[in-house]
Amino acid sequence: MVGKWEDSPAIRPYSPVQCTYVHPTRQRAIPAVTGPSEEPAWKQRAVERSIRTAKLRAEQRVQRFLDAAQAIITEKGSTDFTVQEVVDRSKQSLRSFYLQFDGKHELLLALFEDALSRSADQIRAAAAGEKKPLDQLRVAVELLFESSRPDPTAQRPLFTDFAPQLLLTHPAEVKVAHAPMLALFTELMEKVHAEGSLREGLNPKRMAAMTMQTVMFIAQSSGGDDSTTRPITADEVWNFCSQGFAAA
Amino acid sequence: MVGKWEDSPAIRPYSPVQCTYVHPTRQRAIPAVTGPSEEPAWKQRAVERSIRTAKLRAEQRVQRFLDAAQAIITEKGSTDFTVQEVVDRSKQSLRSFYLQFDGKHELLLALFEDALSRSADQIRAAAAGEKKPLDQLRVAVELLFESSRPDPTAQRPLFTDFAPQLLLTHPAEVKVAHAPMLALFTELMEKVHAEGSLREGLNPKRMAAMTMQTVMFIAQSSGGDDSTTRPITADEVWNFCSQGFAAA
DNA sequence: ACGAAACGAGAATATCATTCTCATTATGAG
DNA sequence: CTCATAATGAGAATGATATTCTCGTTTCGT
Repeated sequence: MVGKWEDSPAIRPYSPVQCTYVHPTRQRAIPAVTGPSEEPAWKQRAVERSIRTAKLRAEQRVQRFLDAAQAIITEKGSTDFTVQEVVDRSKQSLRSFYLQFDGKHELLLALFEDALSRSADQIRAAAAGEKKPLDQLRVAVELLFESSRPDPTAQRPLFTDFAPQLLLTHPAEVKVAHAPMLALFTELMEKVHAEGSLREGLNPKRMAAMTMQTVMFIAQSSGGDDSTTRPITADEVWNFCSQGFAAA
Repeated sequence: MVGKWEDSPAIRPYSPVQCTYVHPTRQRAIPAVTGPSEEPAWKQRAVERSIRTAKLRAEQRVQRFLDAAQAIITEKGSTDFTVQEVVDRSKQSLRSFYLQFDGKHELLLALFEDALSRSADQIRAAAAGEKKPLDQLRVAVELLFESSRPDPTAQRPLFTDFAPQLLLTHPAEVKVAHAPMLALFTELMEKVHAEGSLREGLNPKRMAAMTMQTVMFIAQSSGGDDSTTRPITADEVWNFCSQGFAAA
């Protein structure tokens, strides 16, 4: 977990204006490409310096909110916290919160996107341990499955819990959040395709999308299983996705 | 953050103990199986007559709420209505609402369960038009897929939209609501199994569950597709479920 | 050091679900 | 038919939260 204390040195740029989360690796320098005819360069530089520090501070504050939320979630093992809790925990103010985030949903999206992105990285790393593309994909499916189930005990679960909420209210953003994981599955699926292990006439991108969604959603609903039936396993899901149910 | 709707006295005509909605048409006569040794028969009969009419009225009122909710949902094409809207629309009172239902979630479950149950019937009927078990299953998958997508135009959509919400708060009840559809898929899958069209060593029940969930969930998330990629089709889903992506 | 922008505290709003109060009405026994 | 009682309706009250607003205070850049 990334839980830190008040002065988290971690720097994560968020663009407060457009409410759009910007992934660290995608961070650009600064706008700066204003028409050179308009303003003298020195003024631009001055403004830029001003803005840079302001931005830094803003980033720190955003990070404090994220860390606080993260901490609360892992602490109470549930994703239903109130904005007030996060504000208190981060020792900031409501006003600040709403200056940084467009609303609670954006905080959730940020956490979700971050978690998914990290998971994608971890899974990619783990998959790299396998030689054959099909095995890489299998490992990815199994890991995604494990980290997608509503895990009461797990350390760093994907926050697939609140994805459903967001899916209703902000489907487009959720899709964006899924992007890194989808990218990973597309990579892997394309390698499978390249070595000819993909069934004839199938589009790797589309298979990647279906596989990912199947894995995530089945993990989720198989979690809260009552005792009557033993829950679905990662193995079964892999089998299902890769081979379907029909006999040859 | 206090336990909002935990336990309540079970005096409600609907969902008394287990919060399980009982569809009007499926309703049984009356309990009445009290030991005949206790009370004289005439008294029992009198009480029963009393109760029967009361029950009838209650059922009508419940149905009015359900109809109102249904109307509102199809009208505004969205599933987020307020209880007040339903109450106003049905020309009844809040008090009545909370006498009939344990809360909003129960209304949602009732609608959901009903919709799913009807759909299951329709799909079963449609599937019966096919001869080969595998074709029956294919038809079922395609129809379920179509009726599960967040359809803005459809007449009688499955309200799979609010399933996610409920999945978080009342997973057990959602599972109950899924039961009729799952039963259908299990039937069909077992026929497929019987004729030997199921892959070696697979459990038809588990395949049915995975297939159903895959179809429903993929339908849902493929719906809100942005224009960049053409949405997934029923055909693709059938292909995916039945054959997976791996080459032979 | 000064003025402007940023910030914090927390009161004020707004939206809903859920409960509660009270007056009215329908029911059914006698 | 009449009365006591239980059911019902209208709608105010409550409670939990998210979101916005107000107003001093702090901080920053110059």
